[in-house]
Amino acid sequence: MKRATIKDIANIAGVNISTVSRALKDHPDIGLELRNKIKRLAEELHYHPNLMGVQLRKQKSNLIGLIIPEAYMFFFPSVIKGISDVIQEYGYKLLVLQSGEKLEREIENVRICYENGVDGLLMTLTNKTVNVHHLDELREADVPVVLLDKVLKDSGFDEVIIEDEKAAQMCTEYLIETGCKNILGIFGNANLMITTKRLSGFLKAIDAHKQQGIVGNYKFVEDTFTAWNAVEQYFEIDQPDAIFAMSDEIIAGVIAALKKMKVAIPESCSVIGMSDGFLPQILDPQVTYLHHDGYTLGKMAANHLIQKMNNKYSATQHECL
Amino acid sequence: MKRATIKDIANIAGVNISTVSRALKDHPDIGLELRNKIKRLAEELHYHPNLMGVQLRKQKSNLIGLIIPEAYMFFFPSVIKGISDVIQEYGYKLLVLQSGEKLEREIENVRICYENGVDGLLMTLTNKTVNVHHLDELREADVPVVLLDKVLKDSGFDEVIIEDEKAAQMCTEYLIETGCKNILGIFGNANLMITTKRLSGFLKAIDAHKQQGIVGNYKFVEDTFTAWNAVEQYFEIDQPDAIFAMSDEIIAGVIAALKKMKVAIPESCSVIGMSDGFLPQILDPQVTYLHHDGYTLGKMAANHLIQKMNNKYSATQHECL
DNA sequence: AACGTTTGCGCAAACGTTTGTTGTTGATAA
DNA sequence: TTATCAACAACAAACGTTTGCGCAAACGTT
Repeated sequence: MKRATIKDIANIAGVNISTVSRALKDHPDIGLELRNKIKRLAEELHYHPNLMGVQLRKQKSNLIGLIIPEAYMFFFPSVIKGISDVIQEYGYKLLVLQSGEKLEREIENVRICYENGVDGLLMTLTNKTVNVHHLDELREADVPVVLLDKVLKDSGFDEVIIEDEKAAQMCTEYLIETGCKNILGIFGNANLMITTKRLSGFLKAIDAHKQQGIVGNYKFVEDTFTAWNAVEQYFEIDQPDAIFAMSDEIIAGVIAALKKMKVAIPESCSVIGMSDGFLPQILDPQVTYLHHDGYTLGKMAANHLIQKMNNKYSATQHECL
Repeated sequence: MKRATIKDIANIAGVNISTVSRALKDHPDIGLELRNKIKRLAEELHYHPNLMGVQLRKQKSNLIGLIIPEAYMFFFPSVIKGISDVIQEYGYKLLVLQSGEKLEREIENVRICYENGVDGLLMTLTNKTVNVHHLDELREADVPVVLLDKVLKDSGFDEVIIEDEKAAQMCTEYLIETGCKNILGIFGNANLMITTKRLSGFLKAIDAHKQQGIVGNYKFVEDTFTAWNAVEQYFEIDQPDAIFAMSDEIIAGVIAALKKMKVAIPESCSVIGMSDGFLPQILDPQVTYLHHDGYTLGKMAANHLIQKMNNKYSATQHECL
């Protein structure tokens, strides 16, 4: 059966479509009696407004685009949940597009968002993204954009990020304070700001305690399994008494490697990481972590975006967690 | 600056909008020269079709709804990726709605999908869902629906599921073969088919070996943390030598509980689970699992849905993994 | 009785497309 | 010459809404 429209209701009720439209939104122009009659009728016919029509007329999609590299990592699911919780509150819907760490697909996804008339865009850049020209059209069309977590220098867009450098520094200093001397840092892709910042924090802490004989080495890896391998290989040539892991994925790899090599945590080797929180808890109670809360990040980003949408022309801002 | 429309192009080129529309799609009715001129003009103006208009006219949204309980669990991110990969191939976009295991929100989400005119719907029911009346309107509107993973009996909708019963049975038998006598099964919400089936497989295996003195008990839990509690509590009254965990979330809770109680795996207590694969590997190499591949499930479901959308009126089907 | 205001509803345009039909050319064939 | 037929482009309707405006009847005020 075909879906009922305002026109159907109007025909049956013997009134004009505009009357139906107003009645359904409780517009006072329509008499109470007729209003109720129309509402009852709509109910009977299982009428629901066709959003395509509404959107076109109102020039508003109530859609928020979310473009991310991959959703299956530890961090993003909770980010999605944070975003989702906030925007559903405001009546927005989430269009999720994955770029699979491919720049071409990121560009394509931006185009899709544009064509779909998203009212706002949340985006985490891929590893490969080195500029944001593909966002020019959105910028011209005054569509608010907020960049998430991983960002480029001087992108000119609003950004919501974690205070990465400080956090990494704190983690590392914690290790040092608890007596660790030989610290191995495991980091992600070296091209990303997030990696640069966390590495910088790590090195700051190491440097600050150099005269106490603290040694710090580090490695770059791609994911859980390369982290795993990196740790195993490293232990063949050196035996650090502490490991700093930059992210959940890396924590997972580090723990797995240590377990396999039967290295006791934290007796033989302490582990600290920056994490979304869930993983370390169930992985091993002995792993310390700095909470890096994707859920809150998602909420903050969404709130920031919505604020921007309601109040365009606000200046570029940076929020930190 | 306002976004360019077909009308703008038509005005500048001095032709009718229909001509522009056809030219941009390489319709042979439009002369080659004019066609190119229009295309060049569109390029210059950064023209992109406004999908709200297109959708309204074509009565097609190219949107596929995905309604899930929560995205932050272990299983769903890979399911989302599987779906995403398939449907982007076909030019569809994913509208992701989370129900947070709340029935009311599930109903609300279904309504949102309906109003947005999704061309198809993929859905995993919440714990609390006991019937699918909220899908009636979609059914009447001939919108294809495919239920994912967790499903109800006799829902009347297509379903893509794992061969749950057999898988659970295999897991349990594996425990028995390796010498376990006192097996504790931890299961999710008892209302769901998935739970029923897996429990049934579990019990089949236990029953088949009753005369060998195999004992099987089981508990229902809601999530990782209730699983954790359930295991701890159970150990106060009984000490099983094996645990069967129905899902990744439950595996996580079980492992966490055993670790906290310092029960050695698998020396004091074996653990087997049905899993997406990633978690057990990094959690503890000693946990055996039956691979339950969310990525493939997502791909299958998406393919099935798209096939259904292209070819309506096909009969209800059930796909298994 | 004349006037102004309110109440209640219809009319029509607009949002940006697509697409079936019609109309205007110029060339070709009879 | 006239009829035929392409080739090309314009016209207009349609998709489902919302919303500014107009209009009539009813009411209240002098």
